[in-house]
Amino acid sequence: MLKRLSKYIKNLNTKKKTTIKDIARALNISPAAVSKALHDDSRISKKTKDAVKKVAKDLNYQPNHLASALRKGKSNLVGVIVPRTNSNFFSSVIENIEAVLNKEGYHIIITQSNESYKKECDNIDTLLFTQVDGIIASMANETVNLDYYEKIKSKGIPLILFDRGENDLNVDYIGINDYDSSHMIVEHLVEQGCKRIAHIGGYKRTRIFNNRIKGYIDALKKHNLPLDNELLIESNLTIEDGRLKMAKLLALKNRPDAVYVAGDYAALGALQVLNEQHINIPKDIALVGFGNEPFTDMVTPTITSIDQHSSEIGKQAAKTFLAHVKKKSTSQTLNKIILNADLIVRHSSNKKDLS
Amino acid sequence: MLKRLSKYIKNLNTKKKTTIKDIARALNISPAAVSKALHDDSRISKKTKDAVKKVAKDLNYQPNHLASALRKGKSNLVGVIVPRTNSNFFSSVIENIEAVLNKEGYHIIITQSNESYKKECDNIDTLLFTQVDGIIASMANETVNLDYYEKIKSKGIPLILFDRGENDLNVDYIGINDYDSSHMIVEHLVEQGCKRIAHIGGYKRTRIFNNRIKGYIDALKKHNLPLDNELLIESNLTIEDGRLKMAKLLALKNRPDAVYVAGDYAALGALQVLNEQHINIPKDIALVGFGNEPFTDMVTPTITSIDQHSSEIGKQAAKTFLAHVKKKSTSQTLNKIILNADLIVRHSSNKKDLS
DNA sequence: CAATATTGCTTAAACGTTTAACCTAGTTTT
DNA sequence: AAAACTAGGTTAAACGTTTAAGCAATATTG
Repeated sequence: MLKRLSKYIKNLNTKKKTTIKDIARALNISPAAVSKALHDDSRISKKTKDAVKKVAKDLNYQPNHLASALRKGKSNLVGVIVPRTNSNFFSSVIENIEAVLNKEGYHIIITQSNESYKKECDNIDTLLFTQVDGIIASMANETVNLDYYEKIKSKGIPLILFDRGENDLNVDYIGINDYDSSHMIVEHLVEQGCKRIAHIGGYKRTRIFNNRIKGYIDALKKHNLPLDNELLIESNLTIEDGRLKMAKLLALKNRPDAVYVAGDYAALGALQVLNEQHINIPKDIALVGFGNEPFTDMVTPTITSIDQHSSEIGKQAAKTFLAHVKKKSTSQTLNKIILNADLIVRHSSNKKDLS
Repeated sequence: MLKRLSKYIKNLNTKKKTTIKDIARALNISPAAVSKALHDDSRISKKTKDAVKKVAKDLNYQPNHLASALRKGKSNLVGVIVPRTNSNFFSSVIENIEAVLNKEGYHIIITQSNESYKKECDNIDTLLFTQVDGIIASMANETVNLDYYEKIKSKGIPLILFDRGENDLNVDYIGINDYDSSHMIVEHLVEQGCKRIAHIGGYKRTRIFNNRIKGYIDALKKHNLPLDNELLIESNLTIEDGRLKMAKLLALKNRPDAVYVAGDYAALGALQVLNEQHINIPKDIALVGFGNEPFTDMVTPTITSIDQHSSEIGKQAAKTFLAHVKKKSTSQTLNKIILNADLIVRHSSNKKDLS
């Protein structure tokens, strides 16, 4: 008696949520029938289904995701890890991942590493804790130790990397052809008549940046241009560092006549320094960035850059994940998708069209 | 017999996750004791606790969050909704929310509305679906209908708004004093000798932007400056629109001698146009932004702006949420935290120090 | 018309934790 | 030495769904 009373009182102030049982009780059928009706199971009559759906709406029923996730052993949640969300590339990728996954009933949880290895590990723990069904990630600059990613793999959770990936990890990957893109940039600059082409690159240890460096070097060789070590600089590719590294190049006795920067933010920093020092772009020094961030088209002069097809990368990453969960069979062949990037020529490197 | 076999086979290929039961079996104690040991319950001996923790580590036990969330009726997840993550203000707020909440065992789920009302509603549904324990949000520009936010409230889930809030919704709010900040900006410009101060503002219907507009108008009045309708423009505050609206101001027969832009991105657009037209900043036209985005200190000239204490806003938002869940009593007094913002004077408006 | 299929459910167990309630053996208190 | 605690657990139910298995009634087939 006391028990009933306390339960009654409890029901008074906690706005009790409607469950499948409430619907069952209202219609005098079993909870199982309700569950099946809501999932359009073929073994339930249309009549019952309609009745269930009506009552569900009337009682403002919201399925308890935790319960179904627990029972089904899957959360329908996918974790996304990016270095930062405040770049257009990453937010565009995320947007497209979300769009594709939402259609299939999945939702995403976004986390950012801020380029920090420790933060990235924390993020992985958070996501595993939340029981995500898969993780789509782009690695932090700092990350060299792959133990945490191995941890994901060892849990049997699909792991898909994009942009910043790692060859040693045997996982699905979606990115662009960095080597070819670099090649394309250098050839474009050569066409413009540039002879001393500098490269402000990313960290060599990160594969994509290393590939860009290799592409740069090989393209120089191909065109019999000297490979001057002064002209190849490693950077963290922030605006600040772009400024610093550009200043360093300008301090050389023998200045370059073109600078290819491996990231748009750093390219923006470089542009600012060039403008401040009233160096004519592209006549004195041509400038090329990488990433096709929206601002490359808004600054003066507009910056030539590489479009990485961020939306396509996002879509493919999501689809790769979906392919994984569909054929849940153990042996899935690895999916390495390498997209061809586009060179978007703008004023900062276009000497011919001086409009 | 067959059942046991099939179960055995299942265990072979699905890397069965360790549960509390496995630990219990290993130590020959009850699952309940294990659960209590892991939570440092006082009724469990130190000896048992140590043993449990050791086995847990050895078996690589990871608690099943879904199960505990279901049982406890709380997910320890907090949803965060922002217009975009790709601005420093929002990503900094998020970072600080996360830092504070993580310490208390909460994790966050970030979603972005892209300034779209529909997307925002979807986000709210996603978060409710995920059974978050609370929602911390900054509203999209488009949002005027508050039904969805009422929906959150009606579920009894704590809702905390920051920056972009709404007075009509009776919920906790953390933001800066927009009115005073505007006042401060105008007074600063007046001190610099400006007489025709224009304002590229945000949408009037959004409270914070409306307050900035009011502050601007009242400050003009206070200093007996004419309020010219040509000089007060509504904008969506993107870079692009900043360029457009600045061009519009420059097209006036009677140009302003100062422009106060209610957002840094739009201020950047304005700056670009001014630079392109070789208008001297601040001599001919002084420029002030709002938000203290990092780039304001990196462009030429550097842009005077208002620092919104993003990290403090994030921390306070998280703390407000925590206060809610701690005293889960029904009647919690509303928490409206209004921080005083700082004016960061830089070259774009500093006529005196022409260093 | 007996045998078989199909329809439309119901029953009960399971997912992994948590927790109220209970129990037992040892320790204090009176 | 009986009464009352205390320490250190155990038992069993509960959270809300899903789903395999079962079953009765009706429909279909040869």
